[in-house]
Amino acid sequence: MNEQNHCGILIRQINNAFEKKANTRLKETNLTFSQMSALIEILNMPAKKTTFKELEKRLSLAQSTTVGLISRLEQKKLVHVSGDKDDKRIKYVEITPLGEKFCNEAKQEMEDTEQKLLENLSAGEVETLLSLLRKINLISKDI
Amino acid sequence: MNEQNHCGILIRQINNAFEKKANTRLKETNLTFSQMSALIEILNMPAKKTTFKELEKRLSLAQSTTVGLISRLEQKKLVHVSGDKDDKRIKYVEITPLGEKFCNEAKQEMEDTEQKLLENLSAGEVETLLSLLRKINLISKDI
DNA sequence: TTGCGATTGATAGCTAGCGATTAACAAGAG
DNA sequence: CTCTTGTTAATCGCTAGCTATCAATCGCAA
Repeated sequence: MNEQNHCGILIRQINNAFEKKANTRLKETNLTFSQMSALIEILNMPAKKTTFKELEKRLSLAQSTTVGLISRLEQKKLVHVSGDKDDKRIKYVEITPLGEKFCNEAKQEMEDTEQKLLENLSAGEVETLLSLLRKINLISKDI
Repeated sequence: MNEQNHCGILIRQINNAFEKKANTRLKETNLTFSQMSALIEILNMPAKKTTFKELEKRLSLAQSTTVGLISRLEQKKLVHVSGDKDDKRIKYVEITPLGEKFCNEAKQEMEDTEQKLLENLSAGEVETLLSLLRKINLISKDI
C-alpha cells in the first residue's frame, strides 16, 4: 500500500515510531530515549566523562540542543557538570553512579523494543542493516 | 571510533543529521522536511485528498501532532481543510495547487540531500537498504 | 428512545530539536 | 600588549513530537 521510496522519509517514520514506543516503555525509568542515548554515549567515553562539544558531535545534535539535554539530566542528578581550570570555555559532563544505574535499566527496555522492531528480519539481514546504517551514519555527519 | 550497535540509536542519529541538512536546503522553499513529507503523502492519495486520521496513520504521527502540522500548512495556503457533511467528526485535508508547486520544488532539494547521504553505497547496497527499511517500517507501526 | 462505548478532533503542557544571536574566552599576528 | 579570529557555551523563539484530557459525534444495543 504505502510504497515509500524516499530513504529520508522512511528513516524519519521508523524513527518516530520507534522513539514513541521506546519512550512509552522507558516512562517508568524516568528517562527519555534521547536522554538515555546521551548517557550511553557518556558511558562509552574513558572515565565516563566528556566535553559538551564532544557529546554534541557524537550525538549529531545542535549545540543549543545539547545544552538543554544536559541541563535536564543534571536536574535529575544523573550527570555532573564541571568547568576546565585552564580553558574556561570548556565544560565537562560526567555520569553519576545514579545515572549509570538508571541507564542500565533503561538500556534493557530499549533493547527489548529493538528486538521487536527487527523480529521479522533474519540474523543475516540484521547484520546487513546495521552495517549499512553505520556506513551512512559516518557520512551523515558531514553531508 | 564510534562503534554504535544499537539500531534505534543509529537510526535516530542518521535522522537528526539528515533532517538538519534537509531543512537547511529547504529553507528557501518555505517548507520544513516534516511539512514536505505530509504534502508528499497527500499527493499520493487519490484526489490528492485524505482525512486527518488517515494522514496520521500514514505518517506514524500522534493525533495531536497531525493537527498542528496541518494547521501550519493551512496558514501557508498549501492545503485546504473541510468537513464531512454526513459524519461531522471527520475532517479532510486537500493539497492546493500552490502546495503542489511548493512540494515539487522541495522534493528536488530533498532528493539531492538523499543522494549525498547514500553516495558511498553501491546501487545494490542502496536497494538492500531500502528494502530492509521498508520491511521494518511496516512492523514499526505496531510494535 | 435513551444511553453507552468507540471514534475523531482540539487543547494544554511538556521534551526535543533547530537557527540566530550574544558573550566569554583563547590564541596567534603584528 | 593589542587586535582579530576562532571556539565554546548560553539564550531566545520557533517547529515538531508526545501524552493526557476534554468535547463532539456516531452507532448500536437495550
